[in-house]
Amino acid sequence: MVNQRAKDTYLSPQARVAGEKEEAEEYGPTGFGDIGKYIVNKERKLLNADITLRNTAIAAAKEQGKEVPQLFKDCVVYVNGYTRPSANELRRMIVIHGGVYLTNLHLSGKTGVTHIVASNLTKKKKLEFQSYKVVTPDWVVDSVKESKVQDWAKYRLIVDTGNKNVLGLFKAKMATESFQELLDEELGDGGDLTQSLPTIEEPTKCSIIPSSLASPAHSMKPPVSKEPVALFPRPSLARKAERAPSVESPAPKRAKPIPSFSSFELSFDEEELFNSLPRPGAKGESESRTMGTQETQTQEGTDKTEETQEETRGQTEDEARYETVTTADNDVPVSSLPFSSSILRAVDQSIDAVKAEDANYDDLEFSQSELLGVLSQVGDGSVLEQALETEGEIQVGKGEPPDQLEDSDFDFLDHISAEESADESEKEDPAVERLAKEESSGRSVTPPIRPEDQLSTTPIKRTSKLPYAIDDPRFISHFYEKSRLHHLSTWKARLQAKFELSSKNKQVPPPISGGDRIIMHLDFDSFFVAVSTLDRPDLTRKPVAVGSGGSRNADIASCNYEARKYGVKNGMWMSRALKLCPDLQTVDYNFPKYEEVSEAFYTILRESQLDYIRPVSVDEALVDATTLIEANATECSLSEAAETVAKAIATKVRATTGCNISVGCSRNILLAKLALREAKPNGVHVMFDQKAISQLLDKTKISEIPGIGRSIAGQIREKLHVSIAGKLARLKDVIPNMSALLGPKRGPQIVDFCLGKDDSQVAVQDERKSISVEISYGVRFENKKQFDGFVFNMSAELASRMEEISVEGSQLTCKLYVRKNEHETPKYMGHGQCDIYNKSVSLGCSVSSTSEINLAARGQFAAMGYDPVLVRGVGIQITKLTRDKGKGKQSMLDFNRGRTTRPDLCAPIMPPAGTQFDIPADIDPEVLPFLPASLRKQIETRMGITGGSRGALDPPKTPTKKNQPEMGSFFSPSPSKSVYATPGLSQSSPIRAPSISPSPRRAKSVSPRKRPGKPAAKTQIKRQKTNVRISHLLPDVQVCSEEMAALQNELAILKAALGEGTPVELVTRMMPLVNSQTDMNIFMELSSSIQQEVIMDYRNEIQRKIASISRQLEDLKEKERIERSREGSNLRTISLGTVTRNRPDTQELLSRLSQWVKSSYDGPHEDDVTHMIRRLRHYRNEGYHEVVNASVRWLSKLSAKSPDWSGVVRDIIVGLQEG
DNA sequence: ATCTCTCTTCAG
DNA sequence: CATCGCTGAAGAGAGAT
Ligand SMILES: Nc1ccn([C@H]2C[C@H](O)[C@@H](COP(=O)(O)OP(=O)(O)OP(=O)(O)O)O2)c(=O)n1
Repeated sequence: MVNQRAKDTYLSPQARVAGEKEEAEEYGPTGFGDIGKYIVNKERKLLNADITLRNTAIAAAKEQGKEVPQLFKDCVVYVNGYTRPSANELRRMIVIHGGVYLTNLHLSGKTGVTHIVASNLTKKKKLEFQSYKVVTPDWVVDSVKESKVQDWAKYRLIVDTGNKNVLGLFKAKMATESFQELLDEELGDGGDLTQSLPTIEEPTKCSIIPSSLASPAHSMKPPVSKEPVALFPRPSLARKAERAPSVESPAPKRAKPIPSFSSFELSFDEEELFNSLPRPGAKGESESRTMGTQETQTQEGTDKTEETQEETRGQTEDEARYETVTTADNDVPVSSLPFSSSILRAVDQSIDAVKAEDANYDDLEFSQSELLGVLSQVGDGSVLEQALETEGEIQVGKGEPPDQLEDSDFDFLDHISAEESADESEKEDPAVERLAKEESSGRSVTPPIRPEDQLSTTPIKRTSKLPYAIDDPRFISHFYEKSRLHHLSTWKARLQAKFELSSKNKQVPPPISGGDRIIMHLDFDSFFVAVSTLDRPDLTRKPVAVGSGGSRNADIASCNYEARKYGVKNGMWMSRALKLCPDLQTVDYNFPKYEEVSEAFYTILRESQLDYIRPVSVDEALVDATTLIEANATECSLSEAAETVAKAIATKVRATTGCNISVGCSRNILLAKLALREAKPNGVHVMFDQKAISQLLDKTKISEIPGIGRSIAGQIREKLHVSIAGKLARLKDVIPNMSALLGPKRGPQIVDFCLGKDDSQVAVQDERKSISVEISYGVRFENKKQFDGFVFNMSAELASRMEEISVEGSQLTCKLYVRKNEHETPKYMGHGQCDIYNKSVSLGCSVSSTSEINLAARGQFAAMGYDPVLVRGVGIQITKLTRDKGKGKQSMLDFNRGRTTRPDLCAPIMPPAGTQFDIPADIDPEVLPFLPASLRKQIETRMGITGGSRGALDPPKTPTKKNQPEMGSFFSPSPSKSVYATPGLSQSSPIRAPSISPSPRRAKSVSPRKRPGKPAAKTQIKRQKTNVRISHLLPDVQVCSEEMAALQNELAILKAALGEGTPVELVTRMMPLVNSQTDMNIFMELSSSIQQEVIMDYRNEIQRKIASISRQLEDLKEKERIERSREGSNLRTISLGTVTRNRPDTQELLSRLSQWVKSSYDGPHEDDVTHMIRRLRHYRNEGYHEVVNASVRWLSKLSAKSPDWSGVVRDIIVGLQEG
């Protein structure tokens, strides 16, 4: 603490106000020296340019008898991130008015900086900049406008560091205690409080709450108020207990103390600060920005009534907050509230406005002509001022059409009035009706007790306006159905899984050395528009965009090239686009059709004899066409052949789909992508020539290099002062340590890219590493209950997706979008400006079920401790994935493993659908995630309670085996042969009758694919160590067929469960299928309408599963098709240059056998043995007996050394005999 | 040195 | 009516081992 104070003093502005400029110049070179002369020179040049600019401006002004006030002559300013006005505009203003503009904070050493300008900072940056004067761009703009340097404190950006959870805790108290009690407590022990901080670390604090205390008391005793309660309401006792020790030891326990704003402020703004004190003394200090806030407010001159009202509240809160800030202990500053002022509102608005206007962010070039333009304007000061004024207006959001602002404010008002008349209006809406029902006990007409309360509740949009309540499972499906980004992501993931085909990649790794491959990048021209207008010939040649209903604030997903002429871009808001192009026509999404077209596209690719295909997106693929193009180049040049091939594919796609694609072709992926840019629209661009490549790179902006977006391009411009790829490439030798500047991997990679070098391969090797769900649209919670319900539904969604691809995972990350300011975005139900928080936990074992995920997620979210009312988005991600079945596509699953790693937590903890009613939990679910080590134990304890039915499942063989007579063809030889002989005849797989379904719980989709015990007792762990699988070497279709049969079986069971019956029958039948456990006694107690709801939820869940399984089946069929074509191409590839097309290459085969044995030192995967048997049978049936014999002999020789392989050869021989 | 965790960025 | 702002990969950087 002492050190920190010392540092503050050292850094305090007064210490350096005099002559910072010199200081900066003095320190500058020292800093620059580290990174090479180039940068030093560049920096110097820029500094000189600045000085020249200033002098010119002054001279020009003088000529007209005017003067440019040197407002910033004592300022060294650094602009961070994206601002409005842009960094360049700010730079001009600062420089012309006497300031020093720093291009690089790091290099010049932060000590030289007097001000940092930013519109928005990430949490990390906030921390980093905490002891500097961080102001909004308005500070510069207003200073210039007023011809007087404005007080920075009024423009301070960092005011609250995201203490939303504090609010949450506070509100929790509000929910359980009377205002008077609360007030007493606040005022009563305020004096005990010592210095504290606004928060960043607050979230974790919640985790130290003893779980017994943390357990939400209100779940039993509903809050008296219907006002939102915290995720983790904290009984006052707990807080008092925690606070007590701090009376003794006031020192913060934080490892790294951070200066509070208040102390910082006191050191240089005392006067102003004290002027604004509502009352003297340690507790009464109000922050000076309150004043500034009001000034700004007046300046804005908008929305007087509402904002003033809110402002008043804000002031009160600031006051309250200040109390705790100056005098707080290290406990949560209870009365802290998020900063509320029109400054922040303005920033918020301006950022939304920027987003609306600036969906695409072109490089901000430091253009000489622009500079000159301004210079000439500066001559006439008024021109400059006018310009600035306009900018200023845009900043506070007036640049937007007035109706937008009105709209958002109207919503705000609407909320208030709706609140009053809530009762009758809610009745009309079924969703609300249900809500009302749920909450009837916990709700009273209690109005907000204290103004603060209103603040956080103000702009809640009532969920009644959406078709489904937030905690209704249909909310999620409805959203995903309409979300383009969800569709894009899902399509991509599916395509990648389909083409992942690790078998092929490992079999024939493409030559890595670049230069000898030929890569094509194919992409539909404005895909969504093209497809959506297929049946709209009237729209050809007109500017068209696809967006949701053409609504004002809808995103444009795609616009055609006609529209792009007007500057319309993908991702832009409709309103902005319409301003640019009033004639813009809008069409709706047509997701099914996109899928269709995409399928046709990929079918063509698959039939095109390409070496590798990497799906980039639904409408975009990278292909390695080396073989094909080389084969076509016998009578022409390679590039002519490439063009022919590309055009052939393009023509075929056009003929099949009616849509245009463009193709870029070059020697690596990067260049193919760049060529594609050249090719668009509707063209082919082949680029083999080195000269052409260099030329292209010399005109390619760095921000156009794939993987380099706004941020990194900005860093490069800031640090290296280049924005052209070719130029950066030439800096390679001048600046040796790109790694230090741009990151250990990025640095070299960017340089390579700028040189046109790229060694990456087209083939997709990696299995996915994570799976997640996330929604940040329409997310509004009124209380914790809704939040929990939503989290449960999200968990279910995630579990279902995991099930679909058969993965489990052992790490879980929760993500929250938390509203930043009180201003809501004009985008309907949008999340607006948010802070994003992640928290992850290692679970200690793999999980995949809804209940497991929900349990862990709830724990994490609880630990994050935010007020549900402020939450604008929720995400759950699972990482550290393990494949459920062997290596992803194998059907094999050790039965035991299924039980030990996936204890089915079951539902007693959970309400069936998370919404209707609470079944009392018998353990505190929040405790578990904090105790990963004991997780399993707890779970097993629980299993004891519910384990009756489970016990029956334990014997791995009898019940399951009966149901899966075909499983384990390795052991029962007959069926496999036929399947192999007619691979992929999915219809031939028998559909088993649902009547012989195994025990209900096992009817979960994963289970039927599990296989009963096996003779060789390989443990699951051991098997995982077997890192090279023969399936990678020898593709097989058999497994898919088994899987398919299992899926079809399951489908039948699910469909059967949907039949008619009494409620009790229905629930009994469906319950096990939806992985839920409702106590039938409880169920029968429920009113029939609630019973119906439960049944509805179950039905929905089952329908969802049916859909999911149907899709899996489709995928499997598809995958089989691909596998088969691959198999064919493998044979062809292998035999190339060796023997004949059909005859296996013995040498090759034997070497693979060696590889197999060597890599699987602890024994083969039994699937692989099966594959091998099938393969050898195949060879034998084809008449290549000697190959078979050689293989078996070779194998037996190889396996002689390895005990784990001892039985394998015998098994193979037996298998061969049986076949 | 290497791993883990969190945060950030990018793409379509 | 608004509107449907997802998702997975990769990297940086800090801290633990
Ligand atoms: N911000 C974005 C970007 C893209 N897409 C969707 C719509 C696009 O049609 C599709 C493909 O994106 P592309 O980047 O390939 O852009 P287009 O296909 O629209 O145009 P083009 O490829 O011709 O540049 O993805 C989207 O919904 N939102």
